[in-house]
Amino acid sequence: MLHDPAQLDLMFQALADPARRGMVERLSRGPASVSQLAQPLAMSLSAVVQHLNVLEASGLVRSEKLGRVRTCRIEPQALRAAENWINERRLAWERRLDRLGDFLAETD
Amino acid sequence: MLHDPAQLDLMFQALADPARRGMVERLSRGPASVSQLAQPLAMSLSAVVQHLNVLEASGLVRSEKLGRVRTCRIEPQALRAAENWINERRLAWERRLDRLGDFLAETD
DNA sequence: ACAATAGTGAAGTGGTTACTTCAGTATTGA
DNA sequence: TCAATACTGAAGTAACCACTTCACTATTGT
Repeated sequence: MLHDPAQLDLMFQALADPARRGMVERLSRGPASVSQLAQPLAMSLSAVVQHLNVLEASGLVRSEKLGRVRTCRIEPQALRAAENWINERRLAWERRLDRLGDFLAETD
Repeated sequence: MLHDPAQLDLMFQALADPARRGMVERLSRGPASVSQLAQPLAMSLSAVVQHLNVLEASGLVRSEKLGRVRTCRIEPQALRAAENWINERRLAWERRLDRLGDFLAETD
């Protein structure tokens, strides 16, 4: 379970943009070409490719080119890494609240 | 379960910076003052306050001032919202892979 | 009362990000 | 072979981000 800070920077940064989250959302329903990713977005294809580069640099998305079509897909392990980071902090906090509750109950 | 895109932007953006993740990490172990948050960070107090503003705007952190000390704490519901967004996309993808696996197994 | 502590707010700066347009390459179908 | 398709890459730009410094206010301990 990698917690490389630089990698987390890239992943959260990648998810911080609605266009890129839209692309991840689309890819969560199955692989897609660059043009398919671009289709619902109100921006140039060049812009979409730049967003795709951000997603690939973060490790959240992987792609491969066959002929003239680049097919993109989600990398679930990377999603899991981001998810885990948040989850661990939330659980630490909630365990702390539980202990506090126990302590207060005991001292009644 | 709110999925306000603008709120998600703010949360992921907030988590995309290592200083801010450090602050969240610290706060996951219990409430802290601004100076306590600043102590391990190699930057001015002003910079830390600016990071704190980003965290508060995102809803991930809440704070209140008593006397001259501002005490900050984590907002676990906001963490959960970010966590859920990722989780839902990852699960959608993995369910899809499972169905694909079933299909391939059937056509053997 | 005074100094130390704890934070606030504004302005400035250099680097990054999210686009654009335009010009180009490789692949494919007719 | 020719046109359409599917990208790719570079350059430019405006807006934003992560700081800095400096000047300031409010609170507290002696």
